[in-house]
Amino acid sequence: MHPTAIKVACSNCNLRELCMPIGLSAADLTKIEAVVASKRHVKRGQALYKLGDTFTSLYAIRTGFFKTSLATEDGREQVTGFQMAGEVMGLDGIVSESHTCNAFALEDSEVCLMPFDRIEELSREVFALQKHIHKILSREIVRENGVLLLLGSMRAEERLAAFLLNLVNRLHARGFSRSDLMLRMTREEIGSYLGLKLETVSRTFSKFAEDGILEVNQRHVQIVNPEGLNLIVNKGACA
Amino acid sequence: MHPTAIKVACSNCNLRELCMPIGLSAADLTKIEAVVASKRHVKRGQALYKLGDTFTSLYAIRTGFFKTSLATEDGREQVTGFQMAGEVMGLDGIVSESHTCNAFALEDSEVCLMPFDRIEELSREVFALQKHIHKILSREIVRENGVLLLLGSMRAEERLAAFLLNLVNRLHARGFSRSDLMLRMTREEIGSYLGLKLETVSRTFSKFAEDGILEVNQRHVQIVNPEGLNLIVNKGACA
DNA sequence: AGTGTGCTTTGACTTTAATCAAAGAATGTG
DNA sequence: CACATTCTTTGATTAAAGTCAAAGCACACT
Repeated sequence: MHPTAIKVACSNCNLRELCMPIGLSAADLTKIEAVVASKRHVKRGQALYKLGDTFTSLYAIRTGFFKTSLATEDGREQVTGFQMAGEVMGLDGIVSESHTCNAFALEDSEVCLMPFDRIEELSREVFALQKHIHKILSREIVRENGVLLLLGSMRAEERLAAFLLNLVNRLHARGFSRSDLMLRMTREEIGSYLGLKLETVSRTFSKFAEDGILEVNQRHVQIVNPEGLNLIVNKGACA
Repeated sequence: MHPTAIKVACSNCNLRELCMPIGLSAADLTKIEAVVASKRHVKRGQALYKLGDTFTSLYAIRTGFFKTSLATEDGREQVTGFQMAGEVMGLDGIVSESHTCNAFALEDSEVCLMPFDRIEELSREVFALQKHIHKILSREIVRENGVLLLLGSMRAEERLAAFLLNLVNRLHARGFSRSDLMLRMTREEIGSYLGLKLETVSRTFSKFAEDGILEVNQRHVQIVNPEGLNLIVNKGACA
């Protein structure tokens, strides 16, 4: 199950602010480090966990990129999210003690294991950790609310524009460019996430390129006119 | 803010299994009762909370029916869920300490107030409560995953069928009929939730009625052929 | 009981995105 | 390097849901 479980040190991890509470005492941080004791490598295309797997642990992404997905009874896939460094995965497993979606690495990745029973134990003691867990869970609820809004009320162009802005904002928070973007997922995966077919995603990319909003070379996307993207999201497709 | 805050007693509430941990000791139950000390009435059409309101409390629905919704910048509404007795509302507010959606009563309702700081305090002490809070949060994430699947990959008939089955199942768990259903929301609200226009919802109801799957009289819906609904959800619209 | 309002249904037509199909990159493999 | 595979783009056509419009119901209010 954990082919490579390696020691971890949150205290010198540059993602600490993203996946850990801020302003911890040194003593508390040491306690948390004891819980987040190991990490695991996941190769591109491999599953971190799959629907039905027993839930034991949350995962903080240290490096890499993931998608989560579920499937209808008749085999259609629905991508429910894309996750990057500093984000926490596995929250879906808490309620039933088994995972209710799949998590696949879209590039070679590394995650920190946070065994959930230990987390619960420690969060009774370290208030900041308790609060942090609650916020992570609530944040995921709010994130999904946003996706519902996107899927329920936006047209194709708005969806893709919102998706790109969201992605680039999250990357920017991690020190990457605000305009230059290497997609880790296929057009089909984007389409699944956005409730569109891959052809529609491709056409919409082409349209944005024609309109001078993007430059698109396969998975390399440059945002030439970010304000244009914003306008598309906020006021419907009046580009 | 709380026009009618009335004493509550979980110990003799018949919804206890729905909104409280099971198998509590009498002592723990007394402690929880002290936290869930009051309730509040919300009239039909009134907001329980609105986007931007300070988050202080979770709400357990005692009687009644709610919708939660958010709005795009250009004024479109997106209904993100319908909530009924025994369900817990307000989870969206934890992360930013202010609510990120609106909650409106669709009929005269009564909610139990669960001040969140007191809940956090007590859940450090009562393990079952801690676990329960985690599960409630995770359950909401899983629920929203299901809605993403619905919005992202189903056609109109599948969406409405899945919606009706979900609603009737939840009502059945509360002792109501498995086949007879009084809708508390308009066609427009259903449409918003399902990512469809109200006309499409209405037409789909009519189609189901023609096909002998439902009997529809305004908001009174009878499920004549539940297996038919199941087939529509699971195998696409091959009615 | 009568009237007004909001909700629902249905029809005709338009728009949007899906589908089907084929060709063109990019990537990895023997 | 040639080949297979996978992914992407683009075009032509179809299907699905949206839009606009009008009429019918049901309920609340006076």
